[in-house]
Amino acid sequence: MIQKKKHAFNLFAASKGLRSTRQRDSILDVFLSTRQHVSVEELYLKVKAGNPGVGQATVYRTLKLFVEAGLAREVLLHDGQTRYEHVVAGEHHDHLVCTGCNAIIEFENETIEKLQDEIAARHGFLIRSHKLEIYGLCSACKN
Amino acid sequence: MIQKKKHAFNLFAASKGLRSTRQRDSILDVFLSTRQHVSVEELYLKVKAGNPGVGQATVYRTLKLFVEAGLAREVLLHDGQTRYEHVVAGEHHDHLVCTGCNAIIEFENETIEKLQDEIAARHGFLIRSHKLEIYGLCSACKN
DNA sequence: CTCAAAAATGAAAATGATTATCAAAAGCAG
DNA sequence: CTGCTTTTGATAATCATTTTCATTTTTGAG
Ligand SMILES: [Mn+2]
Ligand SMILES: [Mn+2]
Ligand SMILES: [Zn+2]
Ligand SMILES: [Zn+2]
Repeated sequence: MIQKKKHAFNLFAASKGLRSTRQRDSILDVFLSTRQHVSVEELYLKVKAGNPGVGQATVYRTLKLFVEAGLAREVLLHDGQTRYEHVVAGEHHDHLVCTGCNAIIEFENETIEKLQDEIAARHGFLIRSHKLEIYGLCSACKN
Repeated sequence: MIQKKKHAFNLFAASKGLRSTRQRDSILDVFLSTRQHVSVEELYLKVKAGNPGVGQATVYRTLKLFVEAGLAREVLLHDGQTRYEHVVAGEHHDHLVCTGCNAIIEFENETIEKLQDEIAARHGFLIRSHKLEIYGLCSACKN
C-alpha cells in the first residue's frame, strides 16, 4: 500500500520532470504514516522531528504536489487551516464534523452522490468536485 | 419584508441589550438592499458610499450580529472571503459554484436533507448545520 | 435636561495562514 | 566533473479578519 503510493508519486514526478529530493521523500513518508486530516503545521512538525532543516514552505509546496499526483485531497473545515487526507483510489467520502471535540466521522452515501449528479444535470452544470460537511455534536459530545 | 427584517433585528438587539446606532441601521439597510452572497468588503464599500466614516471593523462586527439575529448566513466558498446571504425563514438551500465565472446557482433538495439526517442519526450525531457545495462549470462556461 | 456608566466605533496595529522572493544548495544530463 | 535547472529555506510579503484602545455615543437615572 505504502510502496504503491510511493511508486505512484515517483511516476508522477517522472512524468512532470520533477527531481527527486530528500525532503520530498521525507514528507511523503511522514504523510503516509499519518491518519486522516493532517494540517500542514502538524505535518511540518513531524517532518522536522525526523529531519530538522526542512522548511515549511517546502511542506506547503510538496503537499500541493501530492494533491496533483492524486495521493492527497485538501479538506477545508472551518478552523482556518488547510488539512490533507489520503486519497484511496475509487473511493469517496464526506464528513461529519464535531464542533465539540473536533472529531471527524467519514461517511459515504451513494444516493446523495447520485442526487447531486441529477441536480447538476438539471442545471447543465459540469461537476468537478463537491464538499458535503455536516457540523454538530458527536455522540460523545452531545450530552 | 424589509420592515419585518428590521423589526426582527430590533427585537434581537433589545433582547441582547444592544444599543441602537446609526452605523448598524445603515449596514442593515445596505445588507437588505443587496442580493445573494455579498462579501464584507463589498458591503463595506456600499455602506461607506452612503455613510463615509463607517469603519470596516464595524461592518465585520455587525454582520456577525446579523448572523446571530438569524438574518444572515455565512457562506464560505473558496475565494478566501467570507460572504453573507439573506436567511429566508423556513427555507434552506445549497450551492452550485461555477469556477469559471463565479456564478452561484442555488438549489434545494429535500431528499438529500433527509439522507443527511439519517446518516447523522446512524452515528448518534446531532446536526447543527451543514454545507453542500458542488464545484464545477456552469452551462455557459463548460464549452 | 444632565451626567456618569456602559457600549460602540474607527484607526491602526496585530494575527495567522499561506504565498512570493531570491540567493544558495542540490540534482541531473551529458 | 560541469554547467544548467530545479529545489530549497529563510524571510518578507499578502490579505482577510481580529484586537486594541482612545474617543465618541447611547441610554437610563436622577
Ligand atoms: Mn476524510
Ligand atoms: Mn445562497
Ligand atoms: Zn465530539
Ligand atoms: Zn460559469
